Amino acid sequence: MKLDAGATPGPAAEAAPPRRGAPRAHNRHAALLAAAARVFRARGYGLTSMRDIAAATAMTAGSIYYHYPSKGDLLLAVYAEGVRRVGAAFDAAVARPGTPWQRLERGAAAHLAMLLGADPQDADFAGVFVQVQPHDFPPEHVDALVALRDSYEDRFRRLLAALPLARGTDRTLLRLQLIGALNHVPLWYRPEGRRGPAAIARTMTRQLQRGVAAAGDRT
Amino acid sequence: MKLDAGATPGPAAEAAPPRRGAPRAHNRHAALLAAAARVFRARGYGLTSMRDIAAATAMTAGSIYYHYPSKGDLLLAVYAEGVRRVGAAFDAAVARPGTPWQRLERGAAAHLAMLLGADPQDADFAGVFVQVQPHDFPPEHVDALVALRDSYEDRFRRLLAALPLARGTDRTLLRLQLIGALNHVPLWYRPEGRRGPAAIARTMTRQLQRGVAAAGDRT
Amino acid sequence: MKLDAGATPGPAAEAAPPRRGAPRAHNRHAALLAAAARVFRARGYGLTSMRDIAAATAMTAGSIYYHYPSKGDLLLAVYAEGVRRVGAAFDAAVARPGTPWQRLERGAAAHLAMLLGADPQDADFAGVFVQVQPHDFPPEHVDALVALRDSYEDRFRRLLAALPLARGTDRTLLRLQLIGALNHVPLWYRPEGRRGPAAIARTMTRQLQRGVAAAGDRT
Amino acid sequence: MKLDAGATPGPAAEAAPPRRGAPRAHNRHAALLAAAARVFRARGYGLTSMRDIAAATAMTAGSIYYHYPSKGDLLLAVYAEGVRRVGAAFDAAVARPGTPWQRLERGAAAHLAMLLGADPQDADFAGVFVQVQPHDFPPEHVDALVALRDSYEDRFRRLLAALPLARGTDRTLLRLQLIGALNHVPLWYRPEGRRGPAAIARTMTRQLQRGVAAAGDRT
DNA sequence: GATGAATGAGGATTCATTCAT
DNA sequence: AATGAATGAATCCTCATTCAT
Repeated sequence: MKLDAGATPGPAAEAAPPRRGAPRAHNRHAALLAAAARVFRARGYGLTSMRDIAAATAMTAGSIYYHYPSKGDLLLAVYAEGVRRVGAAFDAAVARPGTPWQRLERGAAAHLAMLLGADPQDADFAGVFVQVQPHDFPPEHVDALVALRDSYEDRFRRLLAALPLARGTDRTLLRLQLIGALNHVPLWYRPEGRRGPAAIARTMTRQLQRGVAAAGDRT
Repeated sequence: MKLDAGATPGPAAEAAPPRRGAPRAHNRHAALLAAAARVFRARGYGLTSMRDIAAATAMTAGSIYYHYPSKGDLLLAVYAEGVRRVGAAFDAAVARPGTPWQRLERGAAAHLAMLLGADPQDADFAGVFVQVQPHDFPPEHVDALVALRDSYEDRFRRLLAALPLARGTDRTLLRLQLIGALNHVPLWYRPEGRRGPAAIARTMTRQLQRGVAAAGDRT
Repeated sequence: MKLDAGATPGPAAEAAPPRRGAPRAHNRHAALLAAAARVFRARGYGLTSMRDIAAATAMTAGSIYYHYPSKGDLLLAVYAEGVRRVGAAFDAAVARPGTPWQRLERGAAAHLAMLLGADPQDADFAGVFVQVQPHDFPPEHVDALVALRDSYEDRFRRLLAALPLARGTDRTLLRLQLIGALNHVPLWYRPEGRRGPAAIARTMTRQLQRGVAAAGDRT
Repeated sequence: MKLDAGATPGPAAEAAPPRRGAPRAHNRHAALLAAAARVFRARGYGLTSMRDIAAATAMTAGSIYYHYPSKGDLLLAVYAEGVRRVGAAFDAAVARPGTPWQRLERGAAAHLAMLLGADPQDADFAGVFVQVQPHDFPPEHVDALVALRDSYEDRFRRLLAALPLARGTDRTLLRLQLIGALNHVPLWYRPEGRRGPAAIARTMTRQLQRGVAAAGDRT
């Protein structure tokens, strides 16, 4: 179920334990980002202190400022990496040919796989991206963060544009309905549950596609 | 724990300006609760300081503690009042006879009407109830808050139990999909938009009911 | 072992439950003083809040100010009542004829009996008098409180003046040594212990009187 | 919990002004502890605010928390250092050979010398140790503080065990009588007075040893 | 006599941030 | 690159006190 999106090259990918002795430098940077993602997701942005993050990387709070000029910038970086990862996973899933509905279902599955999936680091970055609400956006980065979020949701917009829909269907509303339902999943999802991310995504898209009314029911 | 904060006459009663000189005292209490709701919704629980709330009632921060023993208790009271109000609106909407799907649609409409509706105070209380996430729950009140949330969502559970559904439909998932989509609305809703709360609720439930696929589409 | 000092007439003596229905007024005053004594002794002056005291009399914090203009004045009143009670007990014990050493022993016993004795109210007032240290004296009452304390300790001074002592004995030091030892008792006294207040007082004075060296010991 | 605060070179070392530019950092820690001792003794634990302490070290209140996690921990550290210093002085005084009574007298003298002696820093630490009463102990540290106090008083217990005493003498009571009298001294001691710490200690122990009754007096 | 409500100063503590080393 | 130490503003909360009723 785990998408290999995390294998894509990038700063965070290098957070794996250092192999050779020499150039560890970049790892610290990546490890810091990953730690921030982890703690932000676990405690929420507002309740996370720089010391919390520092503790999660065996660093000192002051040291973080060598890498990022402020807590808000750290959030921005984590958020951006979240969008990058989830976006890449989404793109990969949607790239393979299929009907528009099939591709939407695969996109939704990729989205959920990142949020709930086996790779904890992906889940951290995705979780921050999905759970940190505009409330908490630091004022100086609201625009950037909103733009990032929009850039991701555009993928849904484009995919929905291709959907063959009954006349009069509000595609915008449909998109927001789907995204709302998907991003709500981490709030109730239990890994031991009957359905995994893919099954949830499939059910949700199909429910929207075919409706759930009983065959003959016309109430 | 002051869960009975909602025992005051009713939503409109608190908003009314004090008439006679005698019992103004109780109004302060209600005004405080309303101010807390307003600020909690606007800034989020974590970022709201007691001084913010105090300023919103023309009180001093210390005075709040005469009415509520802690910030967490204040949240609990606001949250409870939110559940009470939204719950009452939901119940009223659902009480009138109709098919299960009609009643669900009316319930969803009532839910959205509270969140986005004309009465700003309702929107404040409902907004806190819907937007404050478990992350921010003060530890000593997690249980109470979760119980409150569950008590509200049970209404959906009961309504969905009555729905005539295709065999194999996962009612739990359907409920969560609907709630997720509904609670997401305040994040994108614009009052100037084409559709109001009722229209959004109708579209969302109908989309789930009949599906949105084009008539002849069989992909 | 309980001295009947508490039976002496005075404001605090009326703190007993109201018998007849009519004039309860003074009782509240006395009950307030007793409650203050109780809480001051239990928590210490500094850590006691006006609300604590109020709660102990089923009063409101604000109401206390009808009786006493400030927390410091309350302390002063309690302290004075403590001195009055312990002083009266001391005087009564010392009044009966006997050798100077016998009278000193009886005085010390009375002192301890008040501090540790059966009457909890006496113990409260005496405890405040003995345990509240100059540190905590509210600036505006230092003088009064010190004077009260001195007025009590004068009794010891007078009694010691009558003692037949070896030439060169420092009576001041002897007094302070005895008082220090006596006032230290509440810090370690356990009611279940082998010796009661009277036995402790007797041992302490006799130890000072005869010395405790073994008979033939001349080291 | 920083009980090892006393691991710094020794009493005199902290008081010395910083010489070279290099390791001044550790001095701040010691200076903070000393300042806390000073203020705690002067104002009492309860009435001392973190700002008071900060002002006494030319630090800000917040900075203290870099060194100690709470006011209570600061008290604990000061108290422990007090016990360490007085304990060391006591041990040194008692170590030299002599009769049990001589050693007790020297111990008592050392005790008083620390409390009243020339070194103001010793007097601060010792004063806190001796004057802060269980009332004020922060709940989370009561056990530790009581254990510290007991560990010191054990020295008296051991010394008293060696005393040749008349049959039936209560050694426990004797110990408490002596400690009570000694710890009471700071409350009345005036440096200008006739007797210094050593003389007071000598008189007090001798008075207990030989008794103070006039030679022929047999009342 | 007593209370409910409010105040404002001050308390301990947290935290993003800075900076010399 | 990183750290230890420090800062100062802000946070939640407490409390003696006031006062209209």
